[in-house]
Amino acid sequence: MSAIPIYRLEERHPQAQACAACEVRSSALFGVLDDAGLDRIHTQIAALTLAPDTPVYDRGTAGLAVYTIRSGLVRFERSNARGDRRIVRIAGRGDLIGQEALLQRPYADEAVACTELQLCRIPRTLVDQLAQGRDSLPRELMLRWQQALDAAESWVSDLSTGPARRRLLQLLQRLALHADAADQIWLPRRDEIGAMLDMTLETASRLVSQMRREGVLELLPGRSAQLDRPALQRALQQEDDT
Amino acid sequence: MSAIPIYRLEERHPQAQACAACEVRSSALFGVLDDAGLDRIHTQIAALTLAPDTPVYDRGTAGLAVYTIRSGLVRFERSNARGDRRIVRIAGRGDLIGQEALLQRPYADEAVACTELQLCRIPRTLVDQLAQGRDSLPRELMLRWQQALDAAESWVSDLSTGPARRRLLQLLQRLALHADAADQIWLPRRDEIGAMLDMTLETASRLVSQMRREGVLELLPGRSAQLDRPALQRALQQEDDT
DNA sequence: CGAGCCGTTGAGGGGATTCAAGCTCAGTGG
DNA sequence: CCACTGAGCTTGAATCCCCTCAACGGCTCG
Repeated sequence: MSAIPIYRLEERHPQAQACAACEVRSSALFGVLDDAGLDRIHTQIAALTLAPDTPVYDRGTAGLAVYTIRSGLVRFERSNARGDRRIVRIAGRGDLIGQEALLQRPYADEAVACTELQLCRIPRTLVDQLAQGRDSLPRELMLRWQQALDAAESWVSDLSTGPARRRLLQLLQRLALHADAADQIWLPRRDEIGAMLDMTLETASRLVSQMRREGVLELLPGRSAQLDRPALQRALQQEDDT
Repeated sequence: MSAIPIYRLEERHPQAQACAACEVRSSALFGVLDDAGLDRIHTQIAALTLAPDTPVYDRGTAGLAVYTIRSGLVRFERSNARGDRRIVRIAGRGDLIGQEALLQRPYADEAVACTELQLCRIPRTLVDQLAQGRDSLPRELMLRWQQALDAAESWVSDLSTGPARRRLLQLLQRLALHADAADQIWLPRRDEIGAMLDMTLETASRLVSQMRREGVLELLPGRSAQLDRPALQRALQQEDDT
């Protein structure tokens, strides 16, 4: 027989026992909570088990929960305009996934189980409750972090995928987001383009020249360039069908 | 003459005026603060201007501040074991950079000005003060976010850089982090390896076979494999010198 | 004016893709 | 029981894209 009094056994929700015994608890999100804290939250947390290749969540759907990985691997997938999907990250035991949900944002990737997967599902409202953020600074901070994460992941799926010409076009499109009033963009040195797109500076140079001949770009003195946005869009379009 | 009483003009710190007039204020980290709030913090915030190609901070140094970008572009660089550096992200106007500092962690990348750059330097202690986090949940959350960001950026610099063989070795090393007790790893399908490393499934297959012949891997039934860690380390080492 | 950085362009070779065929193996139904 | 099927993996041959090595021109700066 267990040493725990019988009324305690009955009183405690089965999930509370699971949480108290959880192997990843100390490294997990709520590791800082004590047993009493666990008692308050356990009823809202659900333990899930998923088979390999089943989705945890889909990109774009409204996120209502985050998940802690208790065992197994998860991969994050994105597909670009050309239609080919790219795996941009994996997460494993102890990692927290789907954090976009805390910002009431749609999930940024499709998350799929690699192996058999054991998860704890934590509703957004529960985290809100515990954070009790009257002051909105943490939220602002989290927003920044998520934006950085999103930028890093789309760097993989857009700028590190496919043939060199397409990667350069994607880069130009991204630089265009920071263009000034006259549609002038900052154009990196050729070796910097190489470091961004994983190509040699010669290849970068050839492609930039090609863009110039096609009228997408016009080089200006001082590391800047005039961009013809419609031409860029047309070129990108052409890359994406086929 | 201004409508502001002269004593107010003198009373207000010059930085407070700069903050109040800031063009990116509404989209910036402290956008939620009102004028009174600004009055409390302005003395600690410094406006900086950097020339192109000057570093904002270095990878690995202890972070004491975060920065808001008021104008210009910043690139984040990493160099891998082979010595070639890769740009893994860029940030622009309104973005917050160096958030690792809030967790008292070293900066994860080298941040360098692309263009002329205008920044606001915000000390970590100031953010702490405003967040007043006795409760450590926000910190835990931020930690998770930073881990995800770090994983995404090293995905670029490790798994999306260099020749196919090296990329696969890097992937194996990463999968080895999630190995079970007997050093068995989850081995993705060939097309999944392709989606991770941006190569065709045929190339992935050829390389996996090559690893098998070299004794780095032993294929096991059910999408798993036995890994010879020393052999893997040797193979990676060999890739990295030359 | 020579040195050095940056960019451009060419020639040749190599690594990855493309297209294709054949293999193993699990599941299915005659 | 076994042909049949389809998914996943492997391997070959030809092609092509990109890298490597190289030479050269414009430009700034000491």
